[in-house]
Amino acid sequence: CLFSQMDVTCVALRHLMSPRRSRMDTDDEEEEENVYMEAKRTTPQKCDQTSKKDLNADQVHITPSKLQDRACGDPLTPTANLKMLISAASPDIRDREMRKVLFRPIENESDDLAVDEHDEVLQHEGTDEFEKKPSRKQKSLGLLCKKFLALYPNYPASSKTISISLDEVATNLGVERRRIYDIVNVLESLKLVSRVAKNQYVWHGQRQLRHTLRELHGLGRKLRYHLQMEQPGECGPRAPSHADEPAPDGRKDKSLRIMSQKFVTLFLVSKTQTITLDLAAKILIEESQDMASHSKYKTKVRRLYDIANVLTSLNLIKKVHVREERGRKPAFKWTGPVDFHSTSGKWCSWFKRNGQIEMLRVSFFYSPGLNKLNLLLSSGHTAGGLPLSSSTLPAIA
DNA sequence: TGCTCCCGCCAACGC
DNA sequence: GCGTTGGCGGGAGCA
Repeated sequence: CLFSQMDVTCVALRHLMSPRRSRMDTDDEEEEENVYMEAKRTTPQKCDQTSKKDLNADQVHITPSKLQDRACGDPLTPTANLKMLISAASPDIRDREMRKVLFRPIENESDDLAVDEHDEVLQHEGTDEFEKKPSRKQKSLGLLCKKFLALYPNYPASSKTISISLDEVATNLGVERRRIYDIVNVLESLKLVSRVAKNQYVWHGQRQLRHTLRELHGLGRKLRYHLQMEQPGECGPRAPSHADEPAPDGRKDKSLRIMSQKFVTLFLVSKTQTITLDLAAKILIEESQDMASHSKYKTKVRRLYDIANVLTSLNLIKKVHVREERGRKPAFKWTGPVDFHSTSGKWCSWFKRNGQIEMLRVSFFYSPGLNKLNLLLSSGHTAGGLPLSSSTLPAIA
Protein backbone atom coordinates (compact mmCIF):
# COMPACT_ATOMS: atom_id res chain seq x y z
CA CYS A 1 0.00 0.00 0.00
CA LEU A 2 2.80 2.33 0.94
CA PHE A 3 4.57 1.89 -2.33
CA SER A 4 1.48 2.17 -4.43
CA GLN A 5 1.38 5.87 -3.53
CA MET A 6 4.96 6.47 -4.51
CA ASP A 7 6.82 6.76 -7.69
CA VAL A 8 8.57 3.43 -7.68
CA THR A 9 11.80 3.19 -9.61
CA CYS A 10 12.81 -0.40 -10.04
CA VAL A 11 16.51 -0.82 -10.64
CA ALA A 12 16.20 -3.43 -13.30
CA LEU A 13 19.01 -5.27 -15.01
CA ARG A 14 19.09 -2.75 -17.83
CA HIS A 15 19.75 0.01 -15.31
CA LEU A 16 22.43 -1.93 -13.53
CA MET A 17 24.31 -2.49 -16.74
CA SER A 18 24.71 1.24 -17.02
CA PRO A 19 24.78 2.64 -13.52
CA ARG A 20 25.49 6.20 -14.58
CA ARG A 21 22.45 6.31 -16.78
CA SER A 22 20.37 4.67 -14.11
CA ARG A 23 21.32 7.29 -11.56
CA MET A 24 20.69 10.06 -13.98
CA ASP A 25 17.22 8.76 -14.42
CA THR A 26 16.54 8.85 -10.74
CA ASP A 27 18.08 12.16 -9.81
CA ASP A 28 20.24 14.41 -11.88
CA GLU A 29 21.66 16.33 -8.94
CA GLU A 30 23.08 13.22 -7.39
CA GLU A 31 24.93 12.14 -10.44
CA GLU A 32 28.33 13.14 -9.16
CA GLU A 33 27.95 11.98 -5.62
CA ASN A 34 29.30 8.51 -5.97
CA VAL A 35 32.97 8.66 -6.51
CA TYR A 36 33.68 5.09 -7.41
CA MET A 37 33.63 4.57 -11.12
CA GLU A 38 34.85 1.70 -13.16
CA ALA A 39 36.95 2.35 -16.16
CA LYS A 40 35.00 0.04 -18.34
CA ARG A 41 32.20 -2.45 -18.13
CA THR A 42 30.86 -5.27 -20.16
CA THR A 43 27.76 -7.36 -19.88
CA PRO A 44 28.53 -10.89 -18.88
CA GLN A 45 24.81 -11.31 -18.43
CA LYS A 46 24.41 -11.52 -22.15
CA CYS A 47 26.19 -14.79 -21.96
CA ASP A 48 23.98 -16.09 -19.26
CA GLN A 49 23.67 -19.48 -17.68
CA THR A 50 21.38 -20.62 -20.42
CA SER A 51 24.03 -20.21 -23.03
CA LYS A 52 26.48 -22.01 -20.83
CA LYS A 53 24.11 -24.90 -20.47
CA ASP A 54 23.72 -25.07 -24.20
CA LEU A 55 27.35 -25.95 -24.57
CA ASN A 56 28.34 -29.51 -24.08
CA ALA A 57 31.31 -30.45 -21.95
CA ASP A 58 33.69 -30.75 -24.89
CA GLN A 59 32.83 -27.30 -26.15
CA VAL A 60 33.32 -25.85 -22.73
CA HIS A 61 36.88 -27.09 -22.51
CA ILE A 62 37.92 -25.73 -25.85
CA THR A 63 39.86 -22.47 -26.09
CA PRO A 64 38.79 -21.16 -29.50
CA SER A 65 41.68 -18.84 -30.16
CA LYS A 66 44.20 -21.60 -29.71
CA LEU A 67 42.23 -23.89 -31.97
CA GLN A 68 42.18 -21.28 -34.67
CA ASP A 69 45.88 -20.81 -34.38
CA ARG A 70 46.54 -24.46 -34.65
CA ALA A 71 46.61 -26.12 -38.01
CA CYS A 72 43.75 -28.52 -38.47
CA GLY A 73 44.72 -31.93 -37.30
CA ASP A 74 47.84 -30.80 -35.47
CA PRO A 75 48.51 -32.59 -32.24
CA LEU A 76 48.10 -30.60 -29.03
CA THR A 77 51.26 -29.15 -27.55
CA PRO A 78 52.49 -30.63 -24.26
CA THR A 79 51.50 -27.42 -22.50
CA ALA A 80 48.03 -27.47 -23.99
CA ASN A 81 47.71 -31.10 -23.02
CA LEU A 82 48.66 -30.31 -19.46
CA LYS A 83 46.26 -27.41 -19.36
CA MET A 84 43.43 -29.60 -20.60
CA LEU A 85 44.15 -32.17 -17.91
CA ILE A 86 44.19 -29.52 -15.20
CA SER A 87 41.05 -28.01 -16.61
CA ALA A 88 39.29 -31.35 -16.50
CA ALA A 89 40.34 -31.86 -12.90
CA SER A 90 39.48 -28.39 -11.63
CA PRO A 91 35.98 -26.97 -11.85
CA ASP A 92 37.34 -23.50 -11.14
CA ILE A 93 39.72 -23.53 -14.05
CA ARG A 94 37.02 -25.05 -16.22
CA ASP A 95 34.65 -22.25 -15.29
CA ARG A 96 37.25 -19.61 -16.07
CA GLU A 97 37.87 -21.21 -19.41
CA MET A 98 34.19 -21.22 -20.10
CA ARG A 99 33.81 -17.54 -19.18
CA LYS A 100 36.76 -16.67 -21.34
CA VAL A 101 35.20 -18.45 -24.27
CA LEU A 102 31.76 -17.06 -23.70
CA PHE A 103 32.62 -13.44 -23.04
CA ARG A 104 35.27 -12.72 -25.65
CA PRO A 105 32.87 -11.90 -28.54
CA ILE A 106 30.82 -9.59 -26.35
CA GLU A 107 33.79 -7.64 -25.07
CA ASN A 108 34.80 -6.96 -28.63
CA GLU A 109 31.30 -5.98 -29.56
CA SER A 110 31.06 -2.65 -27.77
CA ASP A 111 33.14 -0.53 -25.46
CA ASP A 112 30.08 0.77 -23.70
CA LEU A 113 29.13 -2.51 -22.26
CA ALA A 114 29.79 -3.23 -18.64
CA VAL A 115 32.69 -5.24 -17.28
CA ASP A 116 32.58 -6.98 -13.99
CA GLU A 117 35.62 -7.55 -11.86
CA HIS A 118 36.36 -10.99 -13.24
CA ASP A 119 36.25 -9.81 -16.80
CA GLU A 120 38.57 -6.92 -16.08
CA VAL A 121 40.98 -9.44 -14.73
CA LEU A 122 40.58 -11.62 -17.77
CA GLN A 123 41.42 -8.69 -19.98
CA HIS A 124 44.64 -8.12 -18.12
CA GLU A 125 45.64 -11.70 -18.04
CA GLY A 126 47.37 -11.58 -21.37
CA THR A 127 48.21 -14.81 -23.06
CA ASP A 128 49.60 -16.73 -20.10
CA GLU A 129 49.00 -20.41 -20.40
CA PHE A 130 47.94 -20.40 -16.75
CA GLU A 131 45.97 -17.24 -16.26
CA LYS A 132 46.15 -15.70 -12.81
CA LYS A 133 43.24 -15.84 -10.46
CA PRO A 134 41.82 -12.47 -9.45
CA SER A 135 43.70 -11.16 -6.45
CA ARG A 136 42.08 -10.97 -3.07
CA LYS A 137 41.82 -7.21 -3.39
CA GLN A 138 39.91 -7.55 -6.62
CA LYS A 139 37.50 -9.89 -4.94
CA SER A 140 37.31 -8.06 -1.66
CA LEU A 141 34.07 -7.28 0.06
CA GLY A 142 35.12 -3.64 0.26
CA LEU A 143 35.56 -3.29 -3.48
CA LEU A 144 32.36 -5.19 -4.09
CA CYS A 145 30.60 -2.85 -1.71
CA LYS A 146 31.96 0.18 -3.56
CA LYS A 147 30.60 -1.22 -6.79
CA PHE A 148 27.31 -1.83 -5.07
CA LEU A 149 27.16 1.72 -3.67
CA ALA A 150 28.06 3.21 -7.04
CA LEU A 151 24.78 1.88 -8.37
CA TYR A 152 22.71 4.13 -6.16
CA PRO A 153 22.64 7.82 -5.21
CA ASN A 154 23.85 8.80 -1.75
CA TYR A 155 20.88 11.05 -1.17
CA PRO A 156 17.97 9.87 -3.28
CA ALA A 157 14.95 12.11 -3.56
CA SER A 158 12.52 11.17 -0.83
CA SER A 159 9.68 11.07 -3.33
CA LYS A 160 11.28 8.21 -5.18
CA THR A 161 11.60 4.63 -4.11
CA ILE A 162 14.58 2.74 -5.45
CA SER A 163 14.10 -0.99 -5.33
CA ILE A 164 16.98 -3.40 -5.09
CA SER A 165 16.72 -6.96 -6.30
CA LEU A 166 19.47 -9.00 -4.69
CA ASP A 167 19.44 -11.48 -7.54
CA GLU A 168 19.97 -8.81 -10.16
CA VAL A 169 22.68 -7.07 -8.19
CA ALA A 170 24.50 -10.33 -7.59
CA THR A 171 24.29 -11.22 -11.25
CA ASN A 172 25.40 -7.80 -12.36
CA LEU A 173 28.34 -7.68 -10.01
CA GLY A 174 29.28 -11.24 -10.86
CA VAL A 175 29.23 -12.57 -7.31
CA GLU A 176 27.27 -15.03 -5.30
CA ARG A 177 24.24 -13.75 -3.54
CA ARG A 178 25.83 -14.76 -0.26
CA ARG A 179 28.28 -11.86 -0.61
CA ILE A 180 25.47 -9.40 -1.28
CA TYR A 181 23.83 -10.48 1.96
CA ASP A 182 26.97 -9.49 3.84
CA ILE A 183 26.88 -6.00 2.35
CA VAL A 184 23.16 -5.53 2.65
CA ASN A 185 23.13 -6.59 6.28
CA VAL A 186 25.63 -3.92 7.20
CA LEU A 187 23.83 -1.31 5.10
CA GLU A 188 20.60 -2.35 6.75
CA SER A 189 22.12 -1.88 10.18
CA LEU A 190 22.59 1.80 9.34
CA LYS A 191 19.24 2.02 7.59
CA LEU A 192 20.77 2.76 4.23
CA VAL A 193 18.53 0.03 2.91
CA SER A 194 15.54 -1.78 4.29
CA ARG A 195 14.07 -5.12 3.44
CA VAL A 196 10.60 -5.00 1.94
CA ALA A 197 10.18 -8.53 0.67
CA LYS A 198 12.03 -11.69 -0.12
CA ASN A 199 15.01 -10.77 -2.20
CA GLN A 200 13.82 -7.17 -2.35
CA TYR A 201 15.22 -4.15 -0.58
CA VAL A 202 14.61 -0.45 -0.82
CA TRP A 203 17.48 1.97 -1.07
CA HIS A 204 17.39 4.96 1.29
CA GLY A 205 20.97 6.09 0.95
CA GLN A 206 22.38 8.32 3.64
CA ARG A 207 19.20 10.30 4.09
CA GLN A 208 18.60 8.90 7.55
CA LEU A 209 22.21 8.27 8.46
CA ARG A 210 22.62 11.09 10.97
CA HIS A 211 19.40 10.16 12.67
CA THR A 212 20.51 6.54 12.87
CA LEU A 213 23.88 7.56 14.29
CA ARG A 214 22.14 9.68 16.89
CA GLU A 215 20.05 6.69 17.91
CA LEU A 216 23.07 4.45 18.10
CA HIS A 217 24.95 7.02 20.13
CA GLY A 218 22.12 7.13 22.62
CA LEU A 219 21.98 3.36 22.73
CA GLY A 220 25.73 3.21 23.30
CA ARG A 221 25.48 5.48 26.29
CA LYS A 222 22.59 3.45 27.61
CA LEU A 223 24.52 0.21 27.26
CA ARG A 224 27.54 1.81 28.93
CA TYR A 225 29.78 1.17 25.99
CA HIS A 226 31.72 4.31 26.83
CA LEU A 227 32.70 2.71 30.14
CA GLN A 228 33.66 -0.56 28.49
CA MET A 229 35.83 1.34 26.06
CA GLU A 230 37.89 2.64 28.95
CA GLN A 231 37.96 -0.54 31.01
CA PRO A 232 36.86 -3.52 28.97
CA GLY A 233 35.61 -6.25 31.22
CA GLU A 234 35.31 -3.97 34.24
CA CYS A 235 32.37 -1.80 33.49
CA GLY A 236 30.33 -2.58 36.55
CA PRO A 237 26.74 -3.63 36.23
CA ARG A 238 26.16 -4.20 32.59
CA ALA A 239 23.07 -2.91 30.96
CA PRO A 240 20.93 -5.73 29.61
CA SER A 241 22.25 -6.42 26.19
CA HIS A 242 19.67 -5.32 23.70
CA ALA A 243 16.92 -6.17 26.11
CA ASP A 244 14.97 -3.29 24.67
CA GLU A 245 15.86 -4.13 21.12
CA PRO A 246 13.36 -6.49 19.61
CA ALA A 247 14.97 -9.08 17.42
CA PRO A 248 14.39 -7.93 13.87
CA ASP A 249 11.82 -10.00 12.08
CA GLY A 250 11.56 -12.12 15.18
CA ARG A 251 14.72 -14.01 14.24
CA LYS A 252 17.43 -14.74 16.66
CA ASP A 253 20.13 -14.47 14.01
CA LYS A 254 20.97 -11.37 11.96
CA SER A 255 23.97 -11.06 14.16
CA LEU A 256 25.97 -9.35 11.46
CA ARG A 257 23.48 -6.53 11.49
CA ILE A 258 23.49 -6.31 15.28
CA MET A 259 27.26 -6.56 15.36
CA SER A 260 27.55 -3.83 12.80
CA GLN A 261 25.34 -1.54 14.85
CA LYS A 262 27.32 -2.25 18.00
CA PHE A 263 30.60 -1.76 16.19
CA VAL A 264 29.48 1.64 14.92
CA THR A 265 28.15 2.48 18.37
CA LEU A 266 31.57 1.83 19.86
CA PHE A 267 33.05 4.48 17.58
CA LEU A 268 30.33 6.94 18.45
CA VAL A 269 30.85 6.74 22.20
CA SER A 270 34.62 6.50 22.00
CA LYS A 271 36.61 9.58 22.99
CA THR A 272 39.33 8.91 20.43
CA GLN A 273 36.89 7.45 17.90
CA THR A 274 39.53 4.83 17.24
CA ILE A 275 38.98 1.19 18.05
CA THR A 276 41.09 -1.89 17.64
CA LEU A 277 39.28 -4.94 16.35
CA ASP A 278 40.69 -6.74 19.33
CA LEU A 279 38.87 -4.46 21.76
CA ALA A 280 35.67 -4.46 19.74
CA ALA A 281 35.69 -8.26 19.58
CA LYS A 282 36.31 -8.53 23.30
CA ILE A 283 33.44 -6.20 24.15
CA LEU A 284 31.09 -7.95 21.75
CA ILE A 285 32.10 -11.42 22.91
CA GLU A 286 31.70 -10.47 26.53
CA GLU A 287 28.15 -9.44 25.76
CA SER A 288 27.33 -12.78 24.27
CA GLN A 289 28.96 -14.64 27.15
CA ASP A 290 31.39 -16.46 24.88
CA MET A 291 34.57 -15.33 26.52
CA ALA A 292 35.87 -18.84 27.06
CA SER A 293 36.02 -19.83 23.44
CA HIS A 294 38.98 -18.69 21.41
CA SER A 295 37.27 -19.83 18.23
CA LYS A 296 34.37 -17.51 19.03
CA TYR A 297 36.86 -14.70 19.30
CA LYS A 298 38.32 -15.55 15.92
CA THR A 299 34.86 -15.72 14.41
CA LYS A 300 33.93 -12.33 15.84
CA VAL A 301 37.10 -10.83 14.44
CA ARG A 302 36.37 -12.32 11.02
CA ARG A 303 32.93 -10.77 11.05
CA LEU A 304 34.31 -7.46 12.22
CA TYR A 305 36.66 -7.45 9.26
CA ASP A 306 33.66 -8.01 6.99
CA ILE A 307 31.77 -5.16 8.63
CA ALA A 308 34.82 -2.91 8.63
CA ASN A 309 35.26 -3.42 4.92
CA VAL A 310 31.74 -2.28 4.21
CA LEU A 311 32.01 0.67 6.60
CA THR A 312 35.29 1.64 4.96
CA SER A 313 33.59 1.63 1.57
CA LEU A 314 30.99 3.96 3.03
CA ASN A 315 33.83 6.26 4.16
CA LEU A 316 32.60 5.96 7.71
CA ILE A 317 35.84 4.50 9.03
CA LYS A 318 39.39 4.09 7.85
CA LYS A 319 42.11 1.70 8.82
CA VAL A 320 44.85 2.98 11.08
CA HIS A 321 47.39 1.53 13.49
CA VAL A 322 47.67 2.26 17.17
CA ARG A 323 50.83 1.85 19.23
CA GLU A 324 50.56 -0.37 22.24
CA GLU A 325 52.95 -1.95 24.71
CA ARG A 326 53.43 -5.01 22.53
CA GLY A 327 53.92 -3.15 19.29
CA ARG A 328 51.33 -1.68 16.99
CA LYS A 329 47.85 -2.96 16.50
CA PRO A 330 45.52 -2.58 13.57
CA ALA A 331 42.58 -0.37 14.33
CA PHE A 332 39.87 1.63 12.69
CA LYS A 333 39.14 5.31 13.04
CA TRP A 334 35.76 6.91 12.62
CA THR A 335 35.71 9.26 9.64
CA GLY A 336 31.97 9.61 9.33
CA PRO A 337 29.76 12.46 10.53
CA VAL A 338 30.67 13.80 13.96
CA ASP A 339 28.01 16.43 14.41
CA PHE A 340 25.14 13.97 14.26
CA HIS A 341 24.52 14.24 18.02
CA SER A 342 24.10 17.97 18.01
CA THR A 343 20.36 18.02 17.95
CA SER A 344 19.22 21.46 17.00
CA GLY A 345 16.20 23.16 15.72
CA LYS A 346 14.06 26.24 15.65
CA TRP A 347 10.71 26.85 17.09
CA CYS A 348 8.34 29.69 16.57
CA SER A 349 5.20 30.56 18.41
CA TRP A 350 2.55 33.23 18.33
CA PHE A 351 0.82 34.59 21.34
CA LYS A 352 -1.50 37.43 22.26
CA ARG A 353 -0.23 40.17 24.51
CA ASN A 354 -1.93 43.45 25.32
CA GLY A 355 -4.31 42.81 22.50
CA GLN A 356 -1.54 42.36 19.97
CA ILE A 357 -0.32 39.18 18.36
CA GLU A 358 3.38 38.71 18.96
CA MET A 359 5.88 36.17 17.78
CA LEU A 360 8.65 34.48 19.72
CA ARG A 361 11.47 32.65 17.98
CA VAL A 362 13.48 30.06 19.84
CA SER A 363 16.56 28.30 18.56
CA PHE A 364 17.75 25.29 20.50
CA PHE A 365 20.63 22.87 20.32
CA TYR A 366 21.71 20.00 22.48
CA SER A 367 25.26 19.59 23.73
CA PRO A 368 25.74 15.92 24.63
CA GLY A 369 29.12 16.55 26.21
CA LEU A 370 27.59 18.96 28.69
CA ASN A 371 24.24 17.20 28.65
CA LYS A 372 22.57 20.57 28.29
CA LEU A 373 19.83 21.88 26.12
CA ASN A 374 20.70 25.43 25.08
CA LEU A 375 17.98 27.86 24.21
CA LEU A 376 18.43 31.06 22.24
CA LEU A 377 15.58 33.46 22.39
CA SER A 378 15.71 35.88 19.54
CA SER A 379 13.79 39.08 19.41
CA GLY A 380 10.85 38.75 17.16
CA HIS A 381 8.26 41.07 15.84
CA THR A 382 4.70 41.63 16.55
CA ALA A 383 2.29 40.99 13.80
CA GLY A 384 2.23 44.72 13.37
CA GLY A 385 5.98 44.87 12.88
CA LEU A 386 6.97 46.23 16.27
CA PRO A 387 10.04 44.70 17.89
CA LEU A 388 9.40 42.42 20.78
CA SER A 389 10.79 43.98 23.92
CA SER A 390 13.85 42.11 25.15
CA SER A 391 12.69 42.69 28.68
CA THR A 392 9.63 40.58 28.06
CA LEU A 393 11.56 37.60 26.78
CA PRO A 394 12.65 36.20 30.17
CA ALA A 395 9.08 36.40 31.37
CA ILE A 396 7.84 34.64 28.27
CA ALA A 397 10.50 31.99 28.59
C1' DT B 1 54.28 -15.69 10.84
C1' DG B 2 50.30 -13.37 11.88
C1' DC B 3 46.83 -10.66 9.91
C1' DT B 4 43.15 -10.52 6.77
C1' DC B 5 39.06 -12.16 4.82
C1' DC B 6 37.22 -15.13 0.71
C1' DC B 7 34.60 -18.89 0.16
C1' DG B 8 31.06 -22.05 0.48
C1' DC B 9 28.90 -25.50 3.59
C1' DC B 10 24.90 -26.15 5.87
C1' DA B 11 21.17 -25.17 9.05
C1' DA B 12 17.35 -22.13 10.22
C1' DC B 13 13.72 -19.95 8.35
C1' DG B 14 9.56 -19.00 5.73
C1' DC B 15 6.47 -19.65 2.04
C1' DG C 1 9.88 -29.42 -0.33
C1' DC C 2 12.38 -25.77 -1.82
C1' DG C 3 14.27 -21.22 -2.10
C1' DT C 4 16.13 -17.63 0.94
C1' DT C 5 19.00 -16.09 4.49
C1' DG C 6 23.00 -15.87 7.12
C1' DG C 7 26.14 -18.19 10.91
C1' DC C 8 30.27 -20.04 10.79
C1' DG C 9 35.07 -21.55 10.36
C1' DG C 10 38.65 -23.57 7.16
C1' DG C 11 42.28 -22.18 4.94
C1' DA C 12 44.72 -19.36 1.54
C1' DG C 13 46.48 -14.70 0.12
C1' DC C 14 49.22 -11.11 1.61
C1' DA C 15 52.47 -7.97 4.04
